[in-house]
Amino acid sequence: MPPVRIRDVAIRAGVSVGTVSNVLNRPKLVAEATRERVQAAIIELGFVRNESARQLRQGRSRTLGVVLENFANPYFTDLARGAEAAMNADGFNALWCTSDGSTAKERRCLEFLEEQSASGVIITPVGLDAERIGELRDRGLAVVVLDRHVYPGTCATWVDHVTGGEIAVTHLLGRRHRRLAIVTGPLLQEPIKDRYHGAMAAAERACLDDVEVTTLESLGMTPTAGKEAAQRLLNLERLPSGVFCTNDLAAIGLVNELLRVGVKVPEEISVVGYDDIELAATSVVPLTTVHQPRHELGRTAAGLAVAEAGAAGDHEHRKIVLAPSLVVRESA
Amino acid sequence: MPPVRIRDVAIRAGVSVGTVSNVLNRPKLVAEATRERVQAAIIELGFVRNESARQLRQGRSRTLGVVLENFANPYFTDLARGAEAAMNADGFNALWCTSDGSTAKERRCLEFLEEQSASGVIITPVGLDAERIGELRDRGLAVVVLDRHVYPGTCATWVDHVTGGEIAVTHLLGRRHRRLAIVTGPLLQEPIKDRYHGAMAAAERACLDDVEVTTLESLGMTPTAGKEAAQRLLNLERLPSGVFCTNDLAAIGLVNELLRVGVKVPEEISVVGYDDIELAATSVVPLTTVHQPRHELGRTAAGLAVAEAGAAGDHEHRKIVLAPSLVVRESA
DNA sequence: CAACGATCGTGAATCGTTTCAAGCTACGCT
DNA sequence: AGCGTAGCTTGAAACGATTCACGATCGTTG
Repeated sequence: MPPVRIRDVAIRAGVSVGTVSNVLNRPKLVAEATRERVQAAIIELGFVRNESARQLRQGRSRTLGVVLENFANPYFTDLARGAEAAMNADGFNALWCTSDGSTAKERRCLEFLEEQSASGVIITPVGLDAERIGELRDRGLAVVVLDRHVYPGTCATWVDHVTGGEIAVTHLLGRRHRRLAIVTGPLLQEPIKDRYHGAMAAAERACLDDVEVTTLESLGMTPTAGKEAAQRLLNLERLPSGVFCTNDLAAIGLVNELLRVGVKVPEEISVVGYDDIELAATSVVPLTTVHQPRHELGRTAAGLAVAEAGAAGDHEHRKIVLAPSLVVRESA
Repeated sequence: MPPVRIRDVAIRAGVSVGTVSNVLNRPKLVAEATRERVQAAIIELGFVRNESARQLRQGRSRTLGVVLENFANPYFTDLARGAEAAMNADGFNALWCTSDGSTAKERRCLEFLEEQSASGVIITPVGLDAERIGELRDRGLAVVVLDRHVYPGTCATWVDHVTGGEIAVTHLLGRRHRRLAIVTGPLLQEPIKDRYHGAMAAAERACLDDVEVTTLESLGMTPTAGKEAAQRLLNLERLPSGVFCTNDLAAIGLVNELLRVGVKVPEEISVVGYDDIELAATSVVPLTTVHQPRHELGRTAAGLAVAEAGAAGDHEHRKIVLAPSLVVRESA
């Protein structure tokens, strides 16, 4: 069965190809009777637009690429939903790509999106420099940077992680904790670095001379990494009384390991996480954590991308910063 | 800056368009000197293929759609990685779509994939009937059904969940548990139903007259659902001694809630989960669970899709069943 | 030296849609 | 009747890559 083309629909409805195309794209131009006849033919024949041809003619697609490090982080899900809903509302479709934190794979993703003539790309950059961003823009791709803020002259949206870190440590200090540990993920990542700096800033700003901070940098942001961090904590000369862990999955792994060896949370150690993933609410000791507006982040990014993609040269780049908030549960 | 087309490359390299296309697609036909000249021009000008034009001419794309219920289940990640790696190895790219368990959204995804002239689709069907599958195939899409086995005449791959359920309950019985509870997710879903039936079959087959099984059907497969299930268990007249929970996230929520109210796991209740997600290994009481070969499942599905997409009419549909296995940790 | 292959390269036709200038009707107005 | 206009419809020219029948060139061989 050969595919149904616009021409087949036109013949069936007794009109010209141009008219069918108008029904599809500018229905107002077509008389009601004709429009109905064409629509009937479309349904009858099961016509489906050939996007390749459409894109070729129009020069670009109604498609936005989203390049993220990976799909594993629960962080991703809400973000995806928010972004997709916003895009669909504006008639765009999402192409999901993962860079796996690899510069090479990131490059391949972007090339793929260029080949597909995507209208834009929302990206959490790994090895992307300003020059390449300019190149992408020259080729007609709107670029929105997600959760990073070091790219000038580019639309971007991120959560204010410095404040997030401050909130967490301020909460611990407010609960009279003085011996603190900060368990971070890889400090190379901007959001992690910001959370860390925010946390340190809060500790210093408190002007309490008896505050003591230990920093543990772990390599991953997984429960396993948290478990290892717990073991390192237990090996310290004196156990800290309050821990800020820059990531919920790790915080959960950490709390679980502490409980396993018999250290009571929050009685002996209080723990504050970061992200507010679903699991945080349902872990053995429900986790006090810093909430990120993930859904909104996705929606905002999509909005920026759509705006830039639709703009005609006169586009002004915008940065939108979202605020984190503390969710107090039982762990601290 | 206007986009660079094949023609620009041709002019720069002093050859015809046809030759550039040959360099791109059948490099063997081109003399080495010419080929190098063309390749230099491609790099120099930063040429990127326009896939729309290519697809239009070729009639189909090197693209495979994957339609899943959602990205939230940790199950998804490994599967995605396995599938993507296998596709890329064969020169295909993945288009990720989510149906959110909604028939309408599933329909939209499939329409999107048709419009993109995808070569095939790997799908965990929600409201898809055999007729629509036939229609998709008529339109040149290879169809591979994932994790469902009720579609005749279609390539499919799934994990043998009946055996999975049996393994779990057999393990509990082997540890002398006689008062069992089975906590399932929504029984409408085929894999859940299979796990349940496998579990019941194992209980009956044991021919032990003192075995007693309580079934709790919960609506979700989340930690929250598990927490609720725990509360229902605690309300029973007599607490079961062994629980099989058909999903790890729920099992974790369940264990956490039990621990929270002071019920010891595994001393007072043993729990077996299903999925073997990363969290299972790092929860407070590391979870004994049934492992699914997710990565392999993705790889297999992609392999089937590639095979069918590449076949010229003489394709024979295949079903590939993968085996689950028990991972014994501490919870049972 | 002519004929013949083998090896490369060429350029026009093609894919299915959108777009737009131009044509056609019917109707209202003077 | 003549003219203008608004409302619809038409048909052909793009978009950029691939494909394929056909030339061109060169070396080899009888």
